[in-house]
Amino acid sequence: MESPGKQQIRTQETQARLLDAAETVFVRDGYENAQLDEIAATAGRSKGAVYNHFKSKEDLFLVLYEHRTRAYVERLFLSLQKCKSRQESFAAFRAFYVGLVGDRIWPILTLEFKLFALRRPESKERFRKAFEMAKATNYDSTHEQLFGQITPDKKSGNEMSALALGPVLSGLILESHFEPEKLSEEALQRILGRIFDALFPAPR
Amino acid sequence: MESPGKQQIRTQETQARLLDAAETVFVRDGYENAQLDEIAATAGRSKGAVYNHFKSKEDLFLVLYEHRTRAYVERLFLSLQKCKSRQESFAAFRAFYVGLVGDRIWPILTLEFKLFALRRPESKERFRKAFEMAKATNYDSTHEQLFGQITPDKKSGNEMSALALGPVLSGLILESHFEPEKLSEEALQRILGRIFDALFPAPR
Amino acid sequence: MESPGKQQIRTQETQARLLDAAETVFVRDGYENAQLDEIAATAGRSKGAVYNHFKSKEDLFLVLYEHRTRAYVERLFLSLQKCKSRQESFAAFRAFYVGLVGDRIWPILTLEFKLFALRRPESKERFRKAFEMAKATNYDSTHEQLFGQITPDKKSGNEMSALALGPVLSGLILESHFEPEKLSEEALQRILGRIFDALFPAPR
Amino acid sequence: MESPGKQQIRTQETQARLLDAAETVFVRDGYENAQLDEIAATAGRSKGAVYNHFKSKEDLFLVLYEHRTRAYVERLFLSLQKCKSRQESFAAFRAFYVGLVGDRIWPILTLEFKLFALRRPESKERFRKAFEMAKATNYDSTHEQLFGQITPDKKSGNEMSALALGPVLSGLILESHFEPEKLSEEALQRILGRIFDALFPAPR
DNA sequence: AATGAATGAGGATTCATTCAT
DNA sequence: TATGAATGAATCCTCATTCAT
Repeated sequence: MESPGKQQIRTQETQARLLDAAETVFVRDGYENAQLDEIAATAGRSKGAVYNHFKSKEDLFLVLYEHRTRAYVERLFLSLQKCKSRQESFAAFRAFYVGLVGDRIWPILTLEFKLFALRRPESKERFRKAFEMAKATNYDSTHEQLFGQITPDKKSGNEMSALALGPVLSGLILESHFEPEKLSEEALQRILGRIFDALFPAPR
Repeated sequence: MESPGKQQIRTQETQARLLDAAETVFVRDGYENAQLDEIAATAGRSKGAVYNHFKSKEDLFLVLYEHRTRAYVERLFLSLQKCKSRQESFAAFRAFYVGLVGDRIWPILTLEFKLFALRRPESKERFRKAFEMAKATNYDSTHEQLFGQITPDKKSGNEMSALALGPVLSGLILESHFEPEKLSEEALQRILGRIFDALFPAPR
Repeated sequence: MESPGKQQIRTQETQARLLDAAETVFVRDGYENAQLDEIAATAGRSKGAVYNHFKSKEDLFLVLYEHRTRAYVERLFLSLQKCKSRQESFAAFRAFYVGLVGDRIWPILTLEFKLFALRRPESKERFRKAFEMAKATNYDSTHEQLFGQITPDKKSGNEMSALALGPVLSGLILESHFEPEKLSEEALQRILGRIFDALFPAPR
Repeated sequence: MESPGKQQIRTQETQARLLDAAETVFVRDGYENAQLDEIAATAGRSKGAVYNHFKSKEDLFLVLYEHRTRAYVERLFLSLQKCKSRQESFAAFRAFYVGLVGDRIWPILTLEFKLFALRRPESKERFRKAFEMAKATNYDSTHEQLFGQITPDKKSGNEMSALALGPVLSGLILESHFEPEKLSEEALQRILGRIFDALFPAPR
C-alpha cells in the first residue's frame, strides 16, 4: 500500500511492453512459432509475467489485435474530424489508406490474425466483435461524412469496397517482402492509389 | 516387365494422394497445425509413407506449392495459346484472373506459403526459384502477346501490376471467408475486375 | 530471503537426482536405449525437468561423465595428499587403482562414454577437455610425488602406463559381467595388481 | 534351375558382402546407430536383401560376431599347429596376441558386442555359446600344448589370465583412438607384451 | 505482480520389419 | 533371391501452462 500509483504505472508499463514485444515476435515468427518465453524476454520480463496480464497465448494475441485495430481506427477518425468538407474528408481518407504502406508490421499482423481466426471458430467470433466494435463507433456518421447521403445500394457498394481495402493492402505488403525492389514503397503507393480510385470513383 | 509398371503406378498414385491430402490439411489447419498423421490418413497412407516421398513436412509443403503453382501457370499459358489476337489474349488473361475467385483453396495456400517463406530465408530462396521457373517458361513471348512491343518503362509497370494481382486476390479471398455475404463470389468478381482494369488500363 | 534458498536447493537436488538416475539408466540400458522418460521417472521428476537442466540427452550424458570423472580424480588426489613418503604415495596409488574393481558402474559408464565419443567428433573434443581438466589439476606435482624426479623418457613411459590403467580396468570389469565366477572381485584384484606392477615396476 | 552353382555363388557372395558391410558400419556407428539401409548400400545390395540372409538386425550382428570370432580362433589354432615345441607354441601364442594390436576393428566390434549382450540376457546366452563353441574346439589339447600338464589350480589361473587378454586388448585399442600418439601401435605392443608376461609368467 | 522450476501433452522424425512384385 | 514402398512403434524434444516462492 505504499505507492499504489507507482504499482499501477509499473503494471501498465509491463502490459504495454508485453504488447509491443508480442507484436514484434508474432510478426517475426508467426503465431504458432512465437514463443511466450521470447516475448517475455523481449519485454524484459519473465514468462510468468505474461500470465499475470493475459489468460493465455491466444488471449495475448487477441488483445494485441484489438489494441492495434482500435489504434488505427482512432487515427483515421481523428484525421477525419479535422476535415471541413466532404472533399477534404474523402482526400484524407484516401491519404490515410495510401499512407498505410509505411507500416510493414500491421498488415502482416492482420494476415496472421485472420489466418488464425479462420481456423478457430470461437476466436473468430471474438475477433469479429473486436473489429466491429472498433468500426462501429462512428460508422454511420463517418460514412455520411465521406459520401453524403446516398442510396442504400451505393452504400452497400461502398461497404464492399471498404471491406476490400484492408485485404488488398495486406496482400501487397506481404508480396513486397519478396519483391522489395519491384514493389518499393513508392510503387505500392501508386498501386494502392489506383486501386483506391477504382474502388471509390471520386464523388463527382 | 509388369512389376516395375505396377510399382511405379503405385508410387505415383501415392505421391498424388499425399499432395492432395496435404493441400486439404494445410489449407484447413495451416502449416504449423497440420499434422503429418492426418495428411497421411487423408491420403489413405501411413505416416511413414510421407517420408518415403518427401524429406520432411517442410519439403512436402514446398513441393506442394511448386506443383500447384506450375499447374496454374500452365493453365494460363494454355488458355493464352488458343488466342488469335492481342485483344483476345488480353481478354483471356483478364478472364483467367477474375475466374480465380472460384478457387477458395489456392489463394489461401499461397498466403500460408508466403508467410511461411517469410520466416525461413532458405525456403524463401527455393520458394522464389519455383515461382520464377514457372513464370519464366514463356514469359517474354507472353508479355508481347498481351501487350505488344512497348517501352521498357511500360513493361516494368506491367510487371509491377502483374505482381500485384496474386496478392490482391489472396487478400480478398481470405477476407471473403469472414464476410461471405458481403464478399460473395459475384461481388469478388466485380471487385477483381475493377482492380484488374485499374492495373492494366485496356490497350487503347 | 528464504525463497531463493529454497529454490536453489530444489534446483540442486533435482540436478543431483537426475544425474544419479541418468547414471543408473545409462549404465543399465546403454546410451542409445536409455529413455529420457525413464531417467526422469527414476529421478522422481518429469521428462520436461530434464530439459530445464540439460540441453539434450547428449548434454546430460556428457555432464554426467564430467561429474563422475572429476569425482574420481578428486578422490585420488585426496588420498594422495595424506601420504608422507613417496613409497606411501605409490602404495596409495596402487591401492586406489586396484580398489576400483569394487565399482561395477563407473568402468562400464566410461566404456559407454568412449564408444559414444568415438562416433561424435564434437563431443570427443568436449570429452577430452573434461578429462584433461580433471587430470591436469595437479598433474605434475602428483607425478613427482609418485615417481620423484626422473628422466623425461621415463616420465613419458609412466604417462603411457597411466593411460592404460583405465581401459584395462574397464575391459576387465565388462568381461567379469560375463564370467562372474572366473573373474570374481578377488580374481580381478589379483589380475589388476599384477598388471599394475608390470606397468609400474616398483621404484626400487 | 538353370545354374544352381552360379546362384549359390551369388548367394554366398551376398552374404559375405553383407557381413563385411555390417562390420564396417557397426564399428563405425555402433549397433544402435547402424542402419540396415546403410549396411545394405555398403554391400551394394538393398535393404530387403538383408532379410533374405538374416532374421533380423540382431541376428546379423550375432552372426557377424560368430564369424569373426571363429576366424580369429582358427587363425590362432593354425599358427599353433605349426609349432614343434612348447616353447615355440608359447612364443607363437604371445606373438599372436601382441599382433592383434594391428586390428583396430575387431576389438571395437567385440566391445560393442559385449555391451550389447550385457543388456539382452537372451542374446547373452547365444553370445556365450558362440564364443564357447569356437573356443572349445580344441581347447584342452591347446592348453596342454602351451602349458604342459599342470595342476588344476594353475590351469584355472591360466584360464583366468586368458579371459583377461581380450578385454585388456579391447580397452587399450579403444583408448588408442583417443590418444593415437601416446598409444601408438608400437607403444601398445610394448604394453601388451608386458601385460602378457605378467599374466603368463614364462614357464620356467 | 513477478519469477522460473516443473509439468506433460503433443508431434515430427527415424528405422527395423514386412510384403507385393 | 532381390527390391523398395509401406508400415507403425518408438522417442526425443518443444513449449504453453501451472504453481510454489
